[in-house]
Amino acid sequence: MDSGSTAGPVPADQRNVRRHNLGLVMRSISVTGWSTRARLATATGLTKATVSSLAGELIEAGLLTESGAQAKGATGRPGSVLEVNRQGHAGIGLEINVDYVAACVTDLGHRVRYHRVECVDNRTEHTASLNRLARMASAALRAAEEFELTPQGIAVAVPGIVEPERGRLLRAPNLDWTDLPIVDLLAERLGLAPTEIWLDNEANLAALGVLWFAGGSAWGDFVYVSSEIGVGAGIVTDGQMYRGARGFAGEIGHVSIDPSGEPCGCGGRGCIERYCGQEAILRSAGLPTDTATSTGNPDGPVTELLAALEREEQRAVRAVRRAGEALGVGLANVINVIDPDTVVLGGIFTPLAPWLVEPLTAALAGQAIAAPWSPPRVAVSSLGPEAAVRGAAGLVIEQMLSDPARITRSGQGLGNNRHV
Amino acid sequence: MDSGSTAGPVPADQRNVRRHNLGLVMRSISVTGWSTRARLATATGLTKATVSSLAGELIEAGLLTESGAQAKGATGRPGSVLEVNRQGHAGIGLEINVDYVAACVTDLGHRVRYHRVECVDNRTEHTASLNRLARMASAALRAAEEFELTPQGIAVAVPGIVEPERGRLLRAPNLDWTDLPIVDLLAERLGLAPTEIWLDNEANLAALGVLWFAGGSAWGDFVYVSSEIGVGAGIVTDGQMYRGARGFAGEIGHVSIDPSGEPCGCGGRGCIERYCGQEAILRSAGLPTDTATSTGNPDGPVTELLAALEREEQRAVRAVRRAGEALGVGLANVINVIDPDTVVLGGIFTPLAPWLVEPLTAALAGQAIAAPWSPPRVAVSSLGPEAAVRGAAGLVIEQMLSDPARITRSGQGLGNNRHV
DNA sequence: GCCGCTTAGTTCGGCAGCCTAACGAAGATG
DNA sequence: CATCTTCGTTAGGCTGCCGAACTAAGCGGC
Repeated sequence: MDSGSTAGPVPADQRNVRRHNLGLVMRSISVTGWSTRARLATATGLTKATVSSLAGELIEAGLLTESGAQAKGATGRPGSVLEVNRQGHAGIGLEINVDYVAACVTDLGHRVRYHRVECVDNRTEHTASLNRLARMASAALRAAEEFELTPQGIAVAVPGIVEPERGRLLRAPNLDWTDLPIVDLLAERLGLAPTEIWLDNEANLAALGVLWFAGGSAWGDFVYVSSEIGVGAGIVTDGQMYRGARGFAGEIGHVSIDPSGEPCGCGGRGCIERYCGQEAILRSAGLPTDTATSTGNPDGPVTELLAALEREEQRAVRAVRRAGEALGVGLANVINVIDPDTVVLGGIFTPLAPWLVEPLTAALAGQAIAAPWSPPRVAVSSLGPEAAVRGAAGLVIEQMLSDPARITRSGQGLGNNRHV
Repeated sequence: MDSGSTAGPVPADQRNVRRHNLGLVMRSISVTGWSTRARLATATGLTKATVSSLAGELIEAGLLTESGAQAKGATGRPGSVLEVNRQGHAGIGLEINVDYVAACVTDLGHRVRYHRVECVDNRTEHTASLNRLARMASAALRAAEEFELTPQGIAVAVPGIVEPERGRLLRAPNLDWTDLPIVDLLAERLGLAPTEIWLDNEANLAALGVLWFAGGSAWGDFVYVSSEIGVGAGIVTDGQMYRGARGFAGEIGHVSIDPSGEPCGCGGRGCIERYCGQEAILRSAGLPTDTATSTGNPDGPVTELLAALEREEQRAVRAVRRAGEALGVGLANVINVIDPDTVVLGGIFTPLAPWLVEPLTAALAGQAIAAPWSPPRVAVSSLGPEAAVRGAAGLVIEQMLSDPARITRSGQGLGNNRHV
C-alpha cells in the first residue's frame, strides 16, 4: 500500500541507476525463464562485469538461483544458469467478489502454488466476509510457509471503486458496501502492517492477471472486459495498469449505449451492464438469475446457460448474441477513445465466447473509427474468473521483479515490521 | 520525429542520472519563471553543489541565463537569479486545418513571439496546402532569426489520424486526405532533416497547448474536447499525452450516443460529431453552414451563431443546448472509462460555453458513475482555436525542457545536420 | 567602520556504480 | 596436450552525486 506514486519531482542519483538495472536483469530472466550472465549482458545492453555484480546481489537477496552449468555440447565455456528463485519469495492474492471469496499463492516464477475458492454470498454484513477473507489469508500464509516460501505482500481484489493509496473501498454497488477501510481491517485481523497490504479493483487486477498469467504481453495495449455480476474493464498500456486520476478508470459497465434505454441503478440509462451483465443475459435467455452461488459454482445458472447454448436453444443463443452486439457497440466507443491493440474477454465471457465473439466483432467493425485499416483484435482470456486473484498475487510478484532493491535492503518476509 | 519511444528495455548509467537532473532543474525554473541555485537545491532535493554544476551546464547550453542578483533587503547574501533564456532557443508550431493554416514561434519561456493565420480552404489538392504551409514555416523561421532565436524543431498539427513515428498522416476525413508522408514532404520543401519535424493530431496538440499555455497543469488529468469542423479530444495524464497503441486515441467525434441514430461518414451511427460538430450546430440553429471561411474568420457563420445567441434567438439557443446535452452524454461514457479530473472545452466550444455548459454538466451528472461523490469538473479553455499551433510549438519547447542534454550535446539550431 | 550573523555559491575529497580491458576458467577440437 | 572459443571475474578509470569546508556578499549592532 506504499504510495510509490510521484511525490513531486525527485532527484536521481546512482542508486536509481542500480535499482533500474536490477529490475532490468530480473525482468529479462523472468520473461525467458532462465539465462546466463553472458546472455543477460547482450539482452540488456549492460556489460558482463555489471551483470555479474547485479546477479550477485540478486542471488544474495534470494531472488535468483544459480543452478549448475548450461547444457554442454556447444563450443566455448558453458555459462552457468540463472533462474528466478521459485523457492524464495511469494505473493499472496485475495479476492472478494459477490458470490465467492478466493485466495492464492504465487512464486517468483509466476507459478500458482496454492489456490482456494469458497462460494459464499457476500451481499450481507461485511464483517463476516472480512473474517472469512482473513481466515483464507491465514491459510494461504501457512501454505506458503509449508512450501518454504516467504510472502512479501498481500493484494486484495474487490468488485468496486477503490482508493488504492489509502486502501479504502469507496463503493461496491453489487455488494452494497460503502466506504470501508479494507486494508486496515484486514491488517488488524492478520496482525500485519497496512503497508504490506494492497487493495485494487477486481477488473484492474484481472487485467493484470491476464497480462502476467495468460500471455497477455503479446497483446500490446489491451482492454480487458469481463462480466461476472457486474461488467468491468481494466486498461493495460505499456505493460502498466491505467488507473485514471482517481482510480475509477474502466467502469465500462456503466457506459451507456442507449441514452433512452432502461434506467440503471447507477442513475444512468442504457448501461452496458443492463445488456451484458450476467443477470441480464440469464434473464433474456429465460433462465433463473439466482446469483447467490453462480460464478464459481458448477451447478450455477451460468452452467445452465452453457448447457442451453450447447443444445442450440434459440432463446439462449439469441440472448448471448444480443449481449455481444451491445458489448460491441459499447466497446467501439471505448476503442475510439483509448485505442488499444486488443480487446480481451474474460469472466463469464470466456465460456460464452463461441457465441459472443462474432456479433461483437461485427458491431466493432461498424463503429470503431480505426476499424477499416486496422481492425481491433479480439482475444479471449483462458483464465476465466481466476484472473483477479492471480493478478493480485502477481502484483506483489511484479513489485519484486521491477524493484528488487526493496528486498535487497529490507528485512525478509511479511510481518517482520511488527517487531521493529 | 525521433522515435524516443521505448526501444525495448534499456540499461541506465550515470548519464541518465545527469539527464534526469538537468530536466528537473529546467522544469523547476520553468514553472516558477525564475529561481536561484539555493532555492533550486531545496525545491529539487539536490545539493547546492550539484545544482551549481547543473546550472552551469544549462547556462553554457543557452537554456538558462543568469541575470544579476536577487532583490536585496533580506538578510544574508542575495542569490543570483536564474531564468529560462528567452533569447536562445525556440520552437516552431504549424497547423493545417480544414479552413485555415497557422504558424507560430515560441521561446523557452512559453511566450508566443510570432503568430500568423491564413484562412484558406484546404479541402482540395494537398500540394497547394503543403506549399502554403512551407511558405509560412519559412516566414516563421525568418521571424525567429530576426528575434535572434534559434529554432530547435518544428511540430505540425493536422486534423486527422497520424503515425507519429513515421510522420505520416493516415487519414483526415474532413480534409479528404489519405496516407500522406507530411513530414517528408515538408522536410524536402524546407531543406531540413525529417528528424527535425514532428507530426501529431490536432486535438492532441491542442490539449498540450491548453496544458502549457492556459494553466492546464492545475486541472490534473484532463480530457480536452474541441469542436471545429470535426469534434476531437486529447487526453492528458500525468502531464503527458495519452496517444493509445497506434496514436488514434481521443477520436471522440465518432463515439456514438445513439446506435440507432443518423448514419455518419465514418460508417457508424449517432456519432457525437453529428450532434456537436460545427456544421451540425449551425444547421440545427437554422444558419448557413458555409465552412469554407469559418473558424478563423470574423465574418464566418460561427460569428453569426454567436450573434443569434446574444439576441437570445430561441432556435439558436436550443441548438446549442441540445449539442451540450449530447456532448454530456458522450463525455459521461468517456469519463467512466478514463476517469479524468477535468473536462476542458475548446475550439468553438469556448465561445459557446455560456450556453453549452449547463446542459452538459447536467447530462454528465446523470450518467457518470463517479459523479455522486466527486463530480467531474468542467473548464473552458481560453485559447480557442489557437490551442493546436501553440501546443505544436510547445511540444518542441517541452522536449528541450525535459531533456536539455540533447542540446547540450548536439550542435545548435535547426538545419545544421545538413552539413554533416 | 569593524565585527559577527546569515544566506549563497564553489571547491574538494569521498563514494557508488558503470565501463573497458585484461585475465583466468571451462569445455570443444584436433 | 595445445589451441580456440566463450564465460565470468578482477582491476582501473570515469562520471556524477553527496557532504563538508570554505569563500562571497549583504545586513545590523556597537
